Amino acid sequence: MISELRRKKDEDRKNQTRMALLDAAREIFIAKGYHQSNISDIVARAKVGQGTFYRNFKDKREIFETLVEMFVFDLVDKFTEMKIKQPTNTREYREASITALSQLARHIEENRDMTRLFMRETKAVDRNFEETIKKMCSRFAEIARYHLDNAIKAGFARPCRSDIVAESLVGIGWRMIDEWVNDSLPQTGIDELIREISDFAFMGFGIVKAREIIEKQ
Amino acid sequence: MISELRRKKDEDRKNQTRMALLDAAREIFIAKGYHQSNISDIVARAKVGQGTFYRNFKDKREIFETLVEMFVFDLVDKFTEMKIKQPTNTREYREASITALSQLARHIEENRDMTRLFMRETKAVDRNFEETIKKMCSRFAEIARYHLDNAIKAGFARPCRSDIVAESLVGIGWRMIDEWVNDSLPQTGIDELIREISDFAFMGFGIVKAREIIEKQ
Amino acid sequence: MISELRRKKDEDRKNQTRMALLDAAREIFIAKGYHQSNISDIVARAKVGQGTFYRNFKDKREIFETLVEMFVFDLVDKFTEMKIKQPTNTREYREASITALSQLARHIEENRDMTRLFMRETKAVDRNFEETIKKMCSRFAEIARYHLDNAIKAGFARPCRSDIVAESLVGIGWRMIDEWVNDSLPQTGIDELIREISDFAFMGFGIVKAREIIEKQ
Amino acid sequence: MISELRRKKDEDRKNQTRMALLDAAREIFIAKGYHQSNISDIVARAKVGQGTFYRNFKDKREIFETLVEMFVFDLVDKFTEMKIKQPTNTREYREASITALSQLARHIEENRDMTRLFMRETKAVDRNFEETIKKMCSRFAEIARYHLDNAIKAGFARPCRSDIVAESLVGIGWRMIDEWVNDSLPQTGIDELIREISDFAFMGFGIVKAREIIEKQ
DNA sequence: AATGAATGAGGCTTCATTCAT
DNA sequence: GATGAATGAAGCCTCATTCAT
Repeated sequence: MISELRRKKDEDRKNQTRMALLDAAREIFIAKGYHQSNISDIVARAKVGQGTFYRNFKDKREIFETLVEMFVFDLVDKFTEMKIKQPTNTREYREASITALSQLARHIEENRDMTRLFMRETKAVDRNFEETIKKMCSRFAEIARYHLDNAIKAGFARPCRSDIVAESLVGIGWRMIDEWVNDSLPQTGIDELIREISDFAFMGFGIVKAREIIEKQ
Repeated sequence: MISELRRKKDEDRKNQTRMALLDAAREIFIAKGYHQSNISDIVARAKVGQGTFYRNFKDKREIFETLVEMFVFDLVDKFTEMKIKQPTNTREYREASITALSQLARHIEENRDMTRLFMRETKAVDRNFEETIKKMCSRFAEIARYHLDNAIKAGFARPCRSDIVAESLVGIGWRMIDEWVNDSLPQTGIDELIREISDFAFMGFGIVKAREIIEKQ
Repeated sequence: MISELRRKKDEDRKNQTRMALLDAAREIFIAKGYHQSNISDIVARAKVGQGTFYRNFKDKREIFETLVEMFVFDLVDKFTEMKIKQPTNTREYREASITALSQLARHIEENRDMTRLFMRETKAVDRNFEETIKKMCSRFAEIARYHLDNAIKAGFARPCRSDIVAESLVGIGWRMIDEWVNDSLPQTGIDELIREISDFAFMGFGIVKAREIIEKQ
Repeated sequence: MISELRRKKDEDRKNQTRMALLDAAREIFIAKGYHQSNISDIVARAKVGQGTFYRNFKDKREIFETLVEMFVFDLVDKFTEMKIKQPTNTREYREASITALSQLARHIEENRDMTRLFMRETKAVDRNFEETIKKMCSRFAEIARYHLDNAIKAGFARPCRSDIVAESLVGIGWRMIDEWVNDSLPQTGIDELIREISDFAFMGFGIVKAREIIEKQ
């Protein structure tokens, strides 16, 4: 009984320490960047001893990986949870997209600094992180492609290389987020921004009768 | 004069050394990444002494900066030199875009590894590099926007927030290049790829009579 | 509390290490001189790792400074602690001076090598050390002047520029110590030496009826 | 004939270069101190190549040694050239001393910075320089002692350990110069200063009838 | 489990010195 | 003889990691 209780307490304490380290690490990484940060910064901010760090994480890379994984998990989670009920026409498709993007935007806004850190540095840390990001992007691209394929099949999207278009959409999203978290986006409300890129994605910038062009090909 | 001749020869020798260091550094950075590379790797590959490095560059950052500046300069150069003669209709606009992108693609293909390195690590090195990349992207966006604005004025592009659309185009470009140099692009010839994203840019993926939609708004 | 005990032990250990480093540094500096000594000599002699040095001192300068400060503190301490009870005539003044000098001499004898190092190199290390020595000498000069002024007031010392005479006394002292610790002093017992320079200080080398001279002035 | 002329010119040029290096070195040493100065500073200021330095001097130590030797030579020269014609009484002795010191003072004033450098750093450079200074001081002490012994023999100086007193005089001199070149001397005209320390040297600070004391001993 | 003192490998950088021209 | 580019040994210092308490 007692030992059970004791074990519980120990575990709680350990988890608290771990959390303190993760929080401290996030702040330090955000403030100084991954490569400029070092373990002693982190333990100092977390107010634990050097050794304690190594009881919880193998090295700097591992704690960073944990942070990245938490971040990516949340992000993908937010994106996949929005069950778009199969749209049946352009208008529904467009509205669903806008809703999804708005939710994503909210999440990013709430994690602005971490997002910035993530986009700036993760890829550069090592091959495995490159892979992590690649996978995450693929995940987004797949989702986009899935819906696009459905729309094509249902006849309200233009037949196209949905794989390429999906990647393009990811590119647009990535760029917008990058600009946004770096405050270098054209001064625009987020809603207008989303509307504008939705228009672009649905219509492009050209004035064309799409069907005609397609038929001509 | 003898001293004149001497000065010339010395300068040549110095430049050769500098070039050898730059080449070596590029190879090392490509092979190991910026942070994993160190000066002694570079001088070993360049077959010069440690001290020689410091005669030519202040530190690792500076030689990397030089490489990045050379790369960016070439890239922007390639992109701005393609004088698109003002297109007067959609077809011309589209063809001009395709030509421009093809040229850019060729350049990137020729500098595949450096491009990869550049896209993966530059931003992460420090704030100044972040700034460099930001400026380069702005440059590309400006060019895209300039042409888009012209097309809108001339009536063969849809009135839109050309700033946002231009940024989107940069995002698409960046993503495609990223995928391409990492060999993770859908297996497609480069020409088809360019055509496909041009279609996407001009028409979007929706089936819409753009003019109607605009009129409705 | 355990942590309290632990803290105490850690501190003790740290202090021991610090002392070991200080002792080692003193020996190395004495043996090789400040500029010829390097950190790795010191840590080797102290039998600690390189990093340990930097946990305790910022650099070579700082450990030297600590040694110098300890030395100067002791020296000034020794000199100021000898409460010369206000002498009321020449004989008492002379005896008090001799006592003070003898004590100082003993201290220097006990720290012969450190004194040598100190006199030879400290000033040359940097401006701040120059300042340190200047202050120390001023301190000695002030004390000498204070007693001299008292003697003048009390009528058993010749009215004179006590500031200049005090500095002269410091000069004599410094030179004697310098010669002594370098074994280049005329072979003489320390007591005779002190008596001789006291005679010189009180009477000069001339044969004069001081009072007459003063009256003539 | 011609080759003779040629050789002459070469030698002149070499000497000019050598002088340029010595001047540059003096300035650099004065500005930065011996240990902070380096060869490239010196050649840069002398406007010659790195290699040229090594054609003229073995290393930094040697050029410093040359400067020190020039300085010491001049100093000793100035001091020994003043042929004090044998004084026959206190007054003459005193006046001769004052004349000698005044000349010395003028020389030092003219080489203030070099004197400062010399007094601060020379001893610390290495054992040989310590020796050089020791010899120079002995030289001064000998001269002082020689005159003092004469005065004692002639009966107008107090019988004393002339070796110790001579060293004391050197100590006084050294200290005064040190204070002077560091601008920390009591605000006093140089002439008054010399008079004051002469008074001190001849009479001490005590009020005593020297002859009586001596007789009592 | 937590601590933080100790470690030492490894990279950076300087600068006296050489040497080809 | 003069030059200055090249050299590399030598020392500095950081920091991830270990380990005794």
